[in-house]
Amino acid sequence: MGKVKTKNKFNDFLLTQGLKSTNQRELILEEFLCAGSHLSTEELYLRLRRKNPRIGYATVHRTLKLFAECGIAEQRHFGDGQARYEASDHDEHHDHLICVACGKIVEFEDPRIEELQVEVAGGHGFTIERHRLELYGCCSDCCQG
Amino acid sequence: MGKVKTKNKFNDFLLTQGLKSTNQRELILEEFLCAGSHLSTEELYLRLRRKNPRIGYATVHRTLKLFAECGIAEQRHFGDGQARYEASDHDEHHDHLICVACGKIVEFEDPRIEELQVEVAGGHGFTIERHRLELYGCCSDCCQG
DNA sequence: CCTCAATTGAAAACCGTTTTCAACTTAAAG
DNA sequence: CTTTAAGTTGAAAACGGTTTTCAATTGAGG
Ligand SMILES: [Mn+2]
Ligand SMILES: [Mn+2]
Ligand SMILES: [Zn+2]
Ligand SMILES: [Zn+2]
Repeated sequence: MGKVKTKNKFNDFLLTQGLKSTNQRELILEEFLCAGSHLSTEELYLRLRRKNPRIGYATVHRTLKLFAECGIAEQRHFGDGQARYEASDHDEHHDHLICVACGKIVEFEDPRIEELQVEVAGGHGFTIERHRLELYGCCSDCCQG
Repeated sequence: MGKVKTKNKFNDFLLTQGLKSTNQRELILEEFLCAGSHLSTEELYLRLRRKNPRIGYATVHRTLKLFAECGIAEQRHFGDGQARYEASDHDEHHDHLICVACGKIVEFEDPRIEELQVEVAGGHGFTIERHRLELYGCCSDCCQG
């Protein structure tokens, strides 16, 4: 989804929910879409502070939750104790490879794994609602290779 | 691994690390092995309190970390914000199915998924060190079926 | 026993997250 | 334009699970 389309989706969301369009929300969305993916609230907050020192952490936090509620962002947890957010650019789901040495995050999608998950879950009488697959290891930049 | 063998492994660990065998550590290990799996620190603490009200939360916390360090327990995070521990009964790895309705946790292992993970990681130049796969959904007791 | 390092439990500190609340904006009404 | 009501903001406090602190206690070796 393009930047403009995302902004429109958020504005529509605000309208239908009886929420207001504010300068902060616009600034936060703009920075969220420009900055790298998988940023923590703190990281995004610090980036915003550089350009606009009057913005508050609580507002960044609340706005990111709005993004998630609206469907333009997704919250992630990679085990370092803090929530991270990424834009729901594409409608397709993906999983993550995380380098334990440099922190690099690579996204991937494998239909074969997805299918096996459904099969395994079904075998235990479960209907999958969502899943989390994270592969932690060493990337080629960090380990011999 | 049997209960006796686990206790021996822990005692060996204490010896080689210059740590002491204490009444609390024995009580906590016994309860940890008897009680159900995937318990949080708080849950184990509350169970221990019933039998021995003089035990402290901090000691349970520290002892569970010792168990993990020793290799007889593993820490898990299922997204409810608290750490859970399970005995490393078998040497073989397993993943989890979690019912979002009743909280039931089912363990599974699928070599085909494991293999595909290695393949996918390799394709991105990664060497997997560990992974986390959790399937969240509805179990047969909770959903129509 | 004695000694000394390890352990314990209560309480405080920690840390990311979430809420509170008075001041301020926004958007719609007058 | 005002005015008004409702939503928003940011600083600070509260929260909740985890971890540390520290004085008192305990365990193992001498
Ligand atoms: Mn991603
Ligand atoms: Mn398990
Ligand atoms: Zn790396
Ligand atoms: Zn269930």
